[in-house]
Amino acid sequence: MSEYKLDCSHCSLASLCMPLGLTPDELKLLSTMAIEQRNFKPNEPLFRSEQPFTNLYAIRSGSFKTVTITPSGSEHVVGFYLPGEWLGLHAIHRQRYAMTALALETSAVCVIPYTELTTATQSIPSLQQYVFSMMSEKLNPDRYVDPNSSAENRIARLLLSLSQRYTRRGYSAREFRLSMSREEMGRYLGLATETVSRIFTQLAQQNIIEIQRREVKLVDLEQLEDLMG
Amino acid sequence: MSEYKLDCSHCSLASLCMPLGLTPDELKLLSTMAIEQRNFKPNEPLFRSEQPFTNLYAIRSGSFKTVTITPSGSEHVVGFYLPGEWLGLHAIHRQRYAMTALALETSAVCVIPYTELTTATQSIPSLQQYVFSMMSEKLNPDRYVDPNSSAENRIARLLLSLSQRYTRRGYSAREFRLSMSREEMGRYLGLATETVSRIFTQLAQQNIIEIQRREVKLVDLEQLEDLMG
DNA sequence: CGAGCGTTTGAGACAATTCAAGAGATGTGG
DNA sequence: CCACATCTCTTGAATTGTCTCAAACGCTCG
Repeated sequence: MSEYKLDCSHCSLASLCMPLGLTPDELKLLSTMAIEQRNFKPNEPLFRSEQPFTNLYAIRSGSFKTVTITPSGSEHVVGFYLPGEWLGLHAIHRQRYAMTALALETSAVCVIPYTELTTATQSIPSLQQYVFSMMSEKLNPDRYVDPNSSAENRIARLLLSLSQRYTRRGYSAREFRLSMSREEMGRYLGLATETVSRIFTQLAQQNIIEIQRREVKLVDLEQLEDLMG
Repeated sequence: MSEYKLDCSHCSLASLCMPLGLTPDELKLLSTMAIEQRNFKPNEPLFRSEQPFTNLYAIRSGSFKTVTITPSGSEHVVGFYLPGEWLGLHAIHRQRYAMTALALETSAVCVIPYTELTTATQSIPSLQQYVFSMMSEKLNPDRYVDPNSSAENRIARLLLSLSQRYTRRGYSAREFRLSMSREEMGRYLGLATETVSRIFTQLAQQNIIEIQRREVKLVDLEQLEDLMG
C-alpha cells in the first residue's frame, strides 16, 4: 500500500469520478484538496467495519467488494465497486464504516478526506450537486437485490449491471472478466455457490451467455434483459 | 390533498426532520424556503414512478410505502417511511422518481422543493451536512433486506427496525400498530403473505411477541435480536 | 346482519440448499 | 519444468424452507 500525490484536474477518470464542468476558480479550489493514491493487492482491506470514518475513496483501477460479517460468522457481500465509483459514503452518518472493503484484485484508489470535501462542496455548487447525485444513485431500487426474484433473475441483473458499469468506463459491454468468485457472487445475491454455477451453465446451454471460469461473454443481451423480469 | 404554508422553525418534528442547531441568520434563511403541507388519505399517491423530480417530502404524520411494479405486473415494496423521514432522495440522480409512494394511512407531509433546498444547503453548512448524513444513513446495510437470511430473521429485523424508528419518534419501543398489511410486509421482505402470517404465529407461540391483527407487542426484545443472527 | 377483505391454517409442490465427490485451474518448491 | 497441493468451479442426489393452492375464520363497515 504505497501513496502518491494527485491532482484531479489531470486525471483520466475525472469525467467519471468528478464530471463537474468547473470554472477556473473552482478548479483551483478543487486542486487544494490533498488527494493521495493508494495501491492494494488482492484481498487487502481499504477500510474495516467499525473503524472511524475519515475518508471517502474513489476507485482508479481494479475493483473492491464490501462485506459485513454476521454474528454467526458468515460473510455477506454488500456490493461490488468498479473504477470511477466511490466507497465509504455509507459511513458519513454514523462516522464509522459499517462494512469492510476488500480489494478483489490489484487495485488503486484516490483518498478523499471528507472534511476537505465538504469544505469544497460548500463553495462549489456543482460539486455539491455531484455528491448529492452520486448518493442518490445508490438509493435506486435497481442497485439492490430483489429478495422476491429467482436465482436466474438475480444473476441476469448482476451480469447486466456489471455490463452497464463497464460500458460507462469504456470497456466492452458484452465481454469482460468477473473479478469476483462464484462464492462472492453467491454471498452477494443470496444464493449458494453451487446455484450460481448451475445457473451459469444453464444460461450457457441456452446460448444466452458464454462463460469459461471468469471470462464472460453476453451473447444474447435481449434474452438476458427478459430474464430480469 | 389540501395545502398549508409552514415554517420549520415552529415545527414540533424539527428536531427529527431538521436537527440543525442553526444560528439566527441561518434560521432566517431556512424560513425563506416555501414549505407546504399536504394531506393524504390511505392509498393516495405522493409521487408516481417516472414523474419528473421536483420535490423532496418529509413525513409529518402517518406513514408511506414505496413500490415498484415489475414488468410482469406484480408489486414490489421497496421501503416503509415513518414520521420525520424523507422521501424522494433517490430521484435526485435521474431527476425522475423511480418508484411510487403511497400513503398507508391518513398522513401529512411537508413539501421541500429541491432547488430551494440546494440553495439553502449552499449557505448553511449544517444543513448540507444533514442532507449528506440522511442520505448516508439510507446506504447502511441494515436498511436493506438481506437475501441470505431466513424468513424468521427478516421479520425479526423488520420488527426491530420499526421499533427503533418509533422510539426515536417518542412512541413506545415495545408496542405499536403496524400500518402495513401482511401482504405488504411480504412484498417488502420477499416472502409470501402466508409465510409472514405463519412466522408471526410462531413468534407468538414462543412468547417472543404478542400479535393481534396489526397490534404488536415485542415481549422479548433480546430473543428477537438473537433471531436477527 | 351480511358482504367483503385481511388473516390464519393445512397439504402438496417446487426451487434452492446442503452434502458429497470429482474435474479443472493455479501456484509452489524441488 | 514437472509433481503435488490447493483452490475454484462443476455436477449429482437427497433434503428442506418457502411457495402455491385451497379453505375457513374473524374483523370491519355499510
